[in-house]
Parts: sequence; structure tokens; C-alpha cells
Amino acid sequence: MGTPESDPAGGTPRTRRAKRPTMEDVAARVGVSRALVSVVFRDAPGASRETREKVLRAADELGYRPDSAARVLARSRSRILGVMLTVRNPFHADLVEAIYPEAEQVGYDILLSAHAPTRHSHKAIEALLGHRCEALILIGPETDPAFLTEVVRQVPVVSVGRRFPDTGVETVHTAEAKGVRQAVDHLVALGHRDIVHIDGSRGAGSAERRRGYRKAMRGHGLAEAARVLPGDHTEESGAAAARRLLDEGTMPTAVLAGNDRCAIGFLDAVSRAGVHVPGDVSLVGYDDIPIARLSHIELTTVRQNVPRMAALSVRTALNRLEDPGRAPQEAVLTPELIVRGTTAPPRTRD
Amino acid sequence: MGTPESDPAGGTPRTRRAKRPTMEDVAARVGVSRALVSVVFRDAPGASRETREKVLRAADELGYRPDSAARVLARSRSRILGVMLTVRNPFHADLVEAIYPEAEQVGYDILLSAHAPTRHSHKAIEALLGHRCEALILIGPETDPAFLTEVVRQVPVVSVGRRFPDTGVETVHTAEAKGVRQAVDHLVALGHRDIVHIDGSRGAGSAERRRGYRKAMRGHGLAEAARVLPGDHTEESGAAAARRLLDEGTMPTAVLAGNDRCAIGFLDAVSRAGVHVPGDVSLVGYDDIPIARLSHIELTTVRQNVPRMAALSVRTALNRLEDPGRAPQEAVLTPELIVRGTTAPPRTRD
DNA sequence: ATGAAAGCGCTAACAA
DNA sequence: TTGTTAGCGCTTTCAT
Repeated sequence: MGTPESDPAGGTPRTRRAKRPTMEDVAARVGVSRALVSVVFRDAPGASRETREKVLRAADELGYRPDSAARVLARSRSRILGVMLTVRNPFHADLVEAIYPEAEQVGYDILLSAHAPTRHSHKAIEALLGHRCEALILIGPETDPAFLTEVVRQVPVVSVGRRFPDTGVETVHTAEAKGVRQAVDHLVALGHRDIVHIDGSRGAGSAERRRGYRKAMRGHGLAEAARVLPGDHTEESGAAAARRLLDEGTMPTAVLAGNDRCAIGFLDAVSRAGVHVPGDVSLVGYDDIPIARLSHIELTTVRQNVPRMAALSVRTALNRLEDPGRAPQEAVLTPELIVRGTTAPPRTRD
Repeated sequence: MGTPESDPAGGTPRTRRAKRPTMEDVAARVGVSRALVSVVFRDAPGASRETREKVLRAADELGYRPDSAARVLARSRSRILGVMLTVRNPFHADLVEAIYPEAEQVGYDILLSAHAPTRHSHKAIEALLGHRCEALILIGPETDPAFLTEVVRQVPVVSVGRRFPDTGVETVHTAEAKGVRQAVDHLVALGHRDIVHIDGSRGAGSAERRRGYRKAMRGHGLAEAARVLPGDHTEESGAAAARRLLDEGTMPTAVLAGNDRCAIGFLDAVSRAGVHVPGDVSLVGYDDIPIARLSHIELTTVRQNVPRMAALSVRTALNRLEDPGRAPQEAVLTPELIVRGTTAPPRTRD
């Protein structure tokens, strides 16, 4: 009750600055040793039921909270997993949300570090290393392999969505080619032959998607019809591709976008030009980000298995931690075509 | 050169586990004391040019990196600012990106903590406190005031975009009413009288926006025409509102959405129904998120001053740190109406 | 079940 | 300019 410090000239809601209580304070209050309090807070065996309760109660009264820095410093293993993400990427957000509970379950804390235009991924990674993360999970990293090779020497690194051959980086990603094939198969089954792919350039997974598209087209004897338009993983590029097809009068009967954001840009641009989806042109995205399932979008898309990607990222990191000698793993997940409202048979000619 | 440890049974890219070098190691290599190395790494005065170079070189050769945990523990002040964000909110992402350089400039590190469906904001905040953050910047927090009142007792807290009266929480936000007024003025100047507002419910700033809308309408003698539709800050709610207006045949000549995401949902839904923007209905958003300026969207919207919000958040936190006794501040920023392509004079009747 | 004591890697005050 | 020396708050043997 009451703050220990004097409360000068009231008025202001309250003057903070109550020195943060330590384990020692809790121990003193209960009349036990610091070590015992430590045991209680770590849920370690070796404290009576009674003691536990008393300690917890005292801690609560004091407003005690373990100091992570001290904890990390004293522990041989930090039990922290570093996660790098691009803050404005919704797919990354999905993954992060799924990673939290996954890590908690195995007793690890998560430290987030943002990669952004104002913050190079090297910096983001350095920060994580500085905090003694036991392993790193990098989401769709666009980091250069040479740098990663150095990092791998220090801690296990798991890359989600992008492969780094011969660097020692573990990988968790989707079988892109399989996803693309499902999409193309679906379109062909509907009767489409003129299917265009909007490329994702350097975006995670695009190289595989592009190759997968070409191969799938060949598989249907449509090698000649294959067309790849330049683009990237942004709405803008989808819209640009749409404008181009519109201007050139070369609109195909179906479009396979590099990812959902690109698909949505495309959808938006053609809709506003009076071209209907799927009436005039069918559209398939990739990722199944939350916005894709909105009732007014209903994007047919290829879903990546986010929960499993999250679980595997964490598990892969831990496995590597347990057995540092083993060869880097590559986990490949099966994507799933989600058919919604943007695909339909092509309009019959005349 | 080479790793200190033996490299058993090659094949695997490399076996990590080289014990992380400490300051002591660097000191030993150069032949100076640890304290001197510390001085160099803190950029503190008191080391010769020559020593600095030698130390830095040795550190580089060893791959030394300061240990944040030890650093934080030893320092009286951690020089860390905790930032909580909702990981899938693009507006939050913008702010975070702007906060990084701002913090760096004043010598502070940033620790991110995500609020998500899988992670309660209390937890996110606890984590930040556990890491000894000197102050907290909470972006659009939906945390309950009682909890924040407790937190404020321990560290300065800055809330961005949401006010917490009588809690001691500092606030940085936009003069929402002013932004809404600009939007309504613009619409009225174009000749609109039937202007509907889609509400943002509990979203940051919505209460002020709603009130501002009503007031602005009254100011134009349009109190009777004011209509507020239920909604929230998601695309889905914009689309739902659109469908409702479409179904009921009560489409106004202009719509003021609760935020950009809502506006985009609305835009999308009406476009697909063959209703043109701005030909049939004008539309104004709020926030000016990146997607709003895409060439195919060109959303007229109210821009919040993100760079200044970021700078002020950091500065406010620091000010409070310097003078813990002062009353909580409320920084109010002026919004700016960005007129783009979704607003035009209403269609002439008949 | 409980306590004593030695660090973890660094900072910072003080001496030299 | 450089080195010595206490801690920072916790974990973790090892005794008791």
C-alpha cells in the first residue's frame, strides 16, 4: 500500500519512479532466500507449495516482474527466438501471429525485429544477435547470402519462403510449383487456354512460381500460349499489368497473379475499367491473405499453410539447436488451391 | 583465422557453436583492459585514436558484438524504448518505420512487441516492461485504462492515436474533427449535400471522427442529412456498408469512410456492382495509407502526419523521462486533406 | 526444502 | 589515457 517515495505537490496523476523491485525484495518480504524465489519463478522443482504461494503473493503485492536482461545474462541459454519480418507485409503478420503461441508452447520468448526501408535487414539481424537469440527465424528475407553465411556460423537460421542454397540456412517454404500447377489445372479444366502469369520478380517464391507456371502450361500443351508479364508483389504492379493488357487489347481469359496483393491490384484496375471478373477474365492469386476472402473480393487463390509454416519454423530452429551438426533441413509444405469467386469458364466467343 | 573448435566430420556446411567472444576476449587480444574496450564501444571519451582503431579491428576479427543483456543490466538506464503495435495494421507499420530513425537519433534502441489476436496487449506490454524499457510507445492501443494506469506508475507511456484521460498516459494524435471537417467542406464545396459517414466503432480516433462529422454537417446546415452507418476499420465493413446502401437504394452522393481500409472495401464493392466512383458516388478515406495513392485507387483521403507523430512520440517519451513530475502532455497534429481521384461534383439529377 | 556463493558480460566511478 | 573494482538482477551448482 502506498508508494515508498514521497508524493510531492499532488495534482499530477502521480509521480512514478518507484524503484523497480527485485527478487531480493520479494525474498526479504517473505523471509526466504533469493534462490528460492528464483526457483518459484522458474517453476523449477524444489519449493514447497506453501512457499510458492507466499512468494507469488509477495511478488504480486510488490509489483515484482522478473528482469529479462538479468535473466538472459545469468542463463546459459536465453530461450529467445529472434524473428525478423517486414512490418508492412500482411503475410508476414500472419506468420508472426502464428509463431507466438508456437514458441510459447516450447518455452521460448520471441524477439521481433523489423526490416523496413528505413532499416536494413542486416541491422535487424544484428539487433537480434545482440540480444543473444538462440536462433533466428527470418521471414521472406531479402538478405544477401554472404551475410547469412556469416550469421549461420553463430546461430541456427531458418528462412521462411526463400531458399539459400549452400549457406547452411534452414528453409521452410511452400511447394510453389505444385500450387501454381493446381491453379493452372483448375483454369484449364474450366476451359481456359489463354492464361497469363504476372511475375513477382525478386519476391519470395516467385522464381519457383514462374517456372511452375511454364511447366504447367507445357504439361497442358499450352507452351506456346504461355505469357509472363513483368511485375512484383505489390498492388501497383497488378494494376499496371491490367492497364497494359487493357491498352494493348491483349487481355487473356485468365490471369495468374504473382501473389494476392498483385491480384487485388489487377482486380481493382479492371473492375474500374468495366471489365468483369470472372465474367470477362478469371483471376487467381497466391497466399490467401485475409483480404482475399472478403465477401466482395472472393479471390480464388493458392493458400500457403501458415500454421504449419509457423510450427515448422520453430521446430526446425529447435532441432538444429539440439543437433548442431546435422545438415540444414528444407521443409516443403503443400499448398492448397482455394476456389472462390474470381474464376469461371471463359466467356464463349460471340 | 579458422574456427577455434575442431570441425568434426566435414560435409555439413559448418558446425557452429564457436563460443561468443566477450569484451574480455577483445581486450586480451589488444592487450588492454576491458574497461577501455567498453569506452571504445560506447563512444565515450577517454581512449586514444590509436587504441580505438586497434580495439575495433580486433573486435571485427573476433566477430565480437556487444551483449545487449549485459549492457542493459549494467547500465542504470537501458536506453530502450518499447513499441507496441498491431502487427497487421499498415498504419502502424508506417509509424514503426518512422520511429526507428527517430529513436536512433537520440541514442535509443527500439524493442517491438506485437499485439495480435493470439497475444493480448497486456502480454505485449508486460514483455516490454520485463526488458526494462525506459518508456513505452503504444500504437493505437485497445488496452483497458485501468491496466495502463498501473503501467504509468512504472514508466512513461505514450499512446498514439487514442486518448486515455486521467490515466497519466501521454497522447499523440491527430485533430480528427479538423480532418473530418476538411473532408466535409471539400465535399460540400463540390456540391454534395447527401453525405454518409461509415463509422469506425472502437477504432482509434473514430469517436472523434463521428462527432466531427456531425458537427461539420451541422455547420453546413446539413444536420438533417447526416447519416452514420455502423462499421469498423476493416475493408469488410466498407463493403458491407456499400451492399446495404445498394440494396436499400439509399446510396448517397458522397461517403466519408471511417478509415482508408473501410473506404477501399467500399470502393471495391461498389465498383464490382457497376457503380462508379466518383461518377456515381464520391468517396473520402482517412489515414492515407500507402495503398490509397495507388494509381488505380487514387483515394481522396485525410492524411495523418506520420513523420511528426513518430517524432513527437519519441520526444514526448523522452521529455517525460527527463521531467517525471510534469503533467501528461497531449500533442495534437493537424491533418491534411489529400484530394485525389475519388471525389467529384455529384451527378446532376436526370 | 532451503540457503550461500560464484558468476553471466557489461558499465561507471574511481585511481593511477 | 588507462586500469581496478564494484555492482546490475538473476541462475545455478553445491552445501546444509
